[in-house]
Amino acid sequence: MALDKQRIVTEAVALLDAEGLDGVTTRKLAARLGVQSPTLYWHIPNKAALVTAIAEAILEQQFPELAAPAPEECWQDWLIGLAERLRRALLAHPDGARIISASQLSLKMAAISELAMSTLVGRGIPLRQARLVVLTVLRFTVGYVLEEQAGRPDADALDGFDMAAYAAAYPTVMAGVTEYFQPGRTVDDLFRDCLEQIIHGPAAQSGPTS
Amino acid sequence: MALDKQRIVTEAVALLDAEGLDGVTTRKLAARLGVQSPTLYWHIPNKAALVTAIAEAILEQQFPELAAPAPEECWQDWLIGLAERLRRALLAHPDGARIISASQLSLKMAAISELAMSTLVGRGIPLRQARLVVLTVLRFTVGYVLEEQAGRPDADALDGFDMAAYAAAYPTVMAGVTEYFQPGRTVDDLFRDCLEQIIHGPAAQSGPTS
DNA sequence: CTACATCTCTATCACTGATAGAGAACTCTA
DNA sequence: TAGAGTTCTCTATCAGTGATAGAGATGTAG
Repeated sequence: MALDKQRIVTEAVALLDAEGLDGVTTRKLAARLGVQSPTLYWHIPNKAALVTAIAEAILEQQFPELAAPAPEECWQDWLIGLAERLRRALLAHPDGARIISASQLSLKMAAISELAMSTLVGRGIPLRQARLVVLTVLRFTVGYVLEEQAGRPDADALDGFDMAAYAAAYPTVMAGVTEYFQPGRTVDDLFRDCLEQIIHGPAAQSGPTS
Repeated sequence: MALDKQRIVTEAVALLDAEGLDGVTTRKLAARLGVQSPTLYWHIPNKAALVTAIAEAILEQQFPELAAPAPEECWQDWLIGLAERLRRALLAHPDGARIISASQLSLKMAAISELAMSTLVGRGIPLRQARLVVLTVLRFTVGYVLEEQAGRPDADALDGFDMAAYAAAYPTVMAGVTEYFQPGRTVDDLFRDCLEQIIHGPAAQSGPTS
């Protein structure tokens, strides 16, 4: 089978899924493709470009088409759905958020921004505010998933860690976490609640009466 | 001068400032300290721990003390100020946001969360909502600065880049950018406007009447 | 059959984080 | 002061990384 950029990127994503971003090395990738590592450099200028291509592939997978909302759908719900799909795209692969943020100049990301902003403008939102809300939502989403995917601390970092002391030092944080995750509440709900905070503002709060 | 963790971290930050995160290697750092690189491993378990320590130092520098707001200050303004200080801390060093997001288990970050949440709760905000707004603001800030600091694409990535085509493909994005940066408007204003979006909600929009 | 373009190879570079284990240097006792 | 033990730094080395130079294979057009 001929080796081309498409096949390289596809295999790179598979390698990413198997070993994470740090496992994506030119040698391992070449081995999977039945090739020697320098061969890759005929098709790809450097590793940064490979990572960018992986990012693009990940987004493409979750956003094969970009659809504007149905006329009867309010833009707020649609935008929340868009952000949730972006989050799902990032969560679908290890280090997804790291990859997106390391990639330079993603066209797909620009296309998502464009669609979101033009949709909001089309609904009568002033351009300036459309830009603010879209920028906020997208950067928040990346920041959110980045932390969500952050590797749990390794043993070395934890050897001197005292859970009880932590809980004592940060009681409100702990209380907030345990309060939130009552039975039935998931991290997906938490993300959605944050999004509603951004889009609807602090006034409208859904969820169980408390 | 004796070599200890404190001095290593201080010098690591200086090296970071000079060469960026990718320039922070054990050898270069050791050379600056007048020592051979394996010596560092007596004081530090591995490089991840070093990065975490750098993150802590960067935050400590901008948040030597954590102060609750004055009684007459409204929590919204105070929280915005807190996020702006966090952003300044990250912007103060190259790759600051990358370092924070790569660091595992930052105590200072936890302390900031704790202060913010307890402050809001003290002002009568329900615990659940305090958690949402603080989480949203902090993760947004990291995501924002991360993109802000993302290295501009290198020459390789740009060789096939057509600015005019980009502008044509993403007209609303381009219009939003040029509309926003009227004379006198800076990236700091943009960040602040996004924060107000999160904290005050879409209703209250400051800025020039448009 | 030849010449050219396309693609892959071997060999090698400079550099990275990390470990093993020898050896200084300092400190605390007897 | 002598020696033992701890604390710290050294040399030597490892496996692995992204990347390049340049030889060689492969296919294709004239």
